[in-house]
Parts: sequence; C-alpha cells; structure tokens
Amino acid sequence: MGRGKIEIKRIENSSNRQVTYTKRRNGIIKKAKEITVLCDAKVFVIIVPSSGKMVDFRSGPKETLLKLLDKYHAQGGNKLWDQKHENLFIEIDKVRKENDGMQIELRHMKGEDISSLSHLDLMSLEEALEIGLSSIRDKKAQHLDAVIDNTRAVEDENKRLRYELHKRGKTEENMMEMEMEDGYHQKMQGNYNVVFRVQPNQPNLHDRM
Amino acid sequence: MGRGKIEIKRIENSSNRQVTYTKRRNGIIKKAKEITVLCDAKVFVIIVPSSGKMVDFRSGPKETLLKLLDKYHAQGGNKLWDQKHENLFIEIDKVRKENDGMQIELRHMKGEDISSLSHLDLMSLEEALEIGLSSIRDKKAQHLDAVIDNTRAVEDENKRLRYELHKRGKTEENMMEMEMEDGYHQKMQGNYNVVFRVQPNQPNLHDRM
DNA sequence: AACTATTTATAAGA
DNA sequence: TTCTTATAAATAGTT
Repeated sequence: MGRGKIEIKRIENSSNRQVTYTKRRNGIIKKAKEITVLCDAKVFVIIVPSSGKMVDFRSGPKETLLKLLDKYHAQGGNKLWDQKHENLFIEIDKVRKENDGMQIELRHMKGEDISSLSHLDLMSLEEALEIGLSSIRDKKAQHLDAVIDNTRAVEDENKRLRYELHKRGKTEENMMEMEMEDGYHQKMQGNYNVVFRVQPNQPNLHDRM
Repeated sequence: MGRGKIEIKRIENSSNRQVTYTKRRNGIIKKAKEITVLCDAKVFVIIVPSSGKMVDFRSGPKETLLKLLDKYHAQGGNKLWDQKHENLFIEIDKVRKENDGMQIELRHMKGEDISSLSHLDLMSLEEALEIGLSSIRDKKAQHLDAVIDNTRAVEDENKRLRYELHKRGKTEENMMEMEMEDGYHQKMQGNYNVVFRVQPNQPNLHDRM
C-alpha cells in the first residue's frame, strides 16, 4: 500500500526502516484502538524497536491489562511466568511444612504441647532429651577440664614467676640495699604456693554435672 | 476502507460486530508480523473479544517476550509481576532462615554440633532440656496414674462382675439344677479378688521415672 | 464465506 | 525530518 509494493523482509536501508517503523507502529496502535472501540475487545499491544523507546497500547486501565495477562498466562500459550510462580509457591509450601514440623518437634522437646502425645512418643522424646542432655554434659565436662588445666597452668606459671621475682628481688636487694633487714623475704619463704586463683565463671559448675 | 465509511464507535449489530472483529483482528496480527520482519522490532499483541477466545501474537520466542514484559514493567513503574516475584523470593528467604535457625536449635537440643557453643550456651541448653525432660516425665506420670486408676476401676468392676456371676450362677443352679453337687462354686468361694490384671504396656515404666 | 467498492495505510518522492 | 501522493492493502457492506 504505497507507491510501490514491498516484499515482507527486513528493510536494509536504516533510515527507510526507521520511517517505515514509525508509520506502521502508528498504524497498528490506531487499529488497536479502533478494534477496542468498534468491537469492545480487550487489546494489549507493545512494540519495541531494535533501538529506541518502546510504545504500548492497552485498552482499559492497568487492572484490566493485568487480568488480561493473567488470562493469557493461564491459557497456556506461554506458561513461563506461571511456572516460575508455581515453582516458588511449591518451594514456599515445602519449606513452610518443614518449618512447621520442626517447630512442633522443638516445642515437644521443650515439653510444650505434649498433651496429645502417646506414651510411645513420650518415651522416645525422653530418650532423645536424655541423649542430648548427656552429650551436653559431656561437652561441659570437657570445658571444665580445659578450664582446670588452664588454671593449673596459670597457677604453675604464677608460682614460677613469684619465685623468679623473689630471686631477682633478693639479688637486687643484695646489690642495692644489702643493709635492709630481711624480714619481708623471710615472711614469703616457703609460701610460693600462694597464687592468684582463677575462679570458674560458674561457681556452681560442679553441682550441675 | 470499505463500501462505506464507518464511525469509530461500538458496532451495535452483534453479528456485524463479530465479523468486523475477526477481520480487523486478522489485520492487526498481520501488521504485527510485518513490522516484526520489516523493522526487526519486538512486538507482543494480545486481543480478547468480549466473548470468545483470545488471540495473541508475539515476535520471537518466549524468552524474548518475557524480557519484553520485564522491560515494560520496569519502565512503566508498573512493577506488578516483578513485585509478586520479589515478594515470593523474600518470603522464601525468610522462611528458609527460620528453618535453618530451628534446624540448628534442634540439633543442639539433640546434642549435635555443640562443639562451637560457649559454656553459657551449654548452660541454657541444659536448662531447656531439663525443663523439657521434667515436663515430659510429668506427663508420663500422669499417663501412668491414669493407667493405674483405670486398672483399679477395671479390677473393681471385674470383682463386682465375678460376684454377680457367682450369685446368679447360684440362683440358676438353685432353679434348674438343684440336684447338682456344689463343688465348683465352693472352689470359687472367697476368691472374688482374683481379677484379670491389666499389665502396663511398658514393663519398666517405673524404672525410668 | 466470498466479493468488490471504497476507505485507509503507507512507500517513495519532494 | 515532514508533507505529499500514487498505489497497495484492508475492510464494510453486499451477495
């Protein structure tokens, strides 16, 4: 429909292509509007040129368009968005179910909501708790051992340092204040075992084991 | 473009409208295809008549269309589909995090993966376990009490029934077989306390309390 | 559904 | 670009 007939194939001349694009785009949008009015159809058109800004036409307000797209997706031509959505929903559902299960288990282990449990359930719960408890007490015992070891090491070091200090003090004393009376050092004699005791941060640690 | 010019307003004659719809729909789809080829534009058209099945055209494969719609939504501030997706992702993430947290807590309560726990953590874990354990043992005790009560009730009923049976037996005997010797009944005399004992289904139930 | 008289869209030229 | 215009294409009304 023009001065000459054209083949339907890519227009190689870039500016011709641009012109033709604009004309035909306007034509399509116009026709879309017309069919909307004439036949009260719902229409959605979106056209994006290879370079340039997209143009769209939609009959009615956004919600109508969305319904349209929903329908379109639902219909089957292109399941992709739906599929994504569906997968996400399935995933959420799965995770939520896991979640609920664990929540219940956790509450049971804390002794909550156990009215409905059978005796057998209670038995295995109890067993699990006992296992957990003994495992935790073992770990605590390990901690305590470590603390005690550390304490001992610190104590030994402490003792060694005091001794060292004492020796050095004596030397310096000898060198610098030979005239000073020896009372203080005599008082400390044989008392290297007085150390700074490391206090466990939980005084009743043993009680609970 | 036809025998006569028409105003662009709803065609009231239903069958005319239907015919015009079909013609113009085909026209639009054809034009859409053409601009796609001629100007290598991306086009998506969807047309839904007021009653009837929708028709669509899209340039390129599904992915292209999806990109197109993404762009459209991104551009127009419409964001709706994206938003839906985004929300779903956020939801999944949230639930997953909850999930992970509970999983860890649960494992800890079972005495697993506790190497990294501080002494304080271990203390509160232990406390939680003890609370759970005592709560569960209480519940078990309740069960046991119930079983014992029930047993007692059954025993009493049992006793009553035996007595009743004995009495009736004696009466019937008197009425129908006065001549029969009384040996059997004598043997049962004074033995009403022999009942069917209800055995707890966990023999060592007490051991564990 | 096919036909055609017209209207409309638009290719090429200015 | 935009405007013009000859011509192709679309389609309204008819059969």
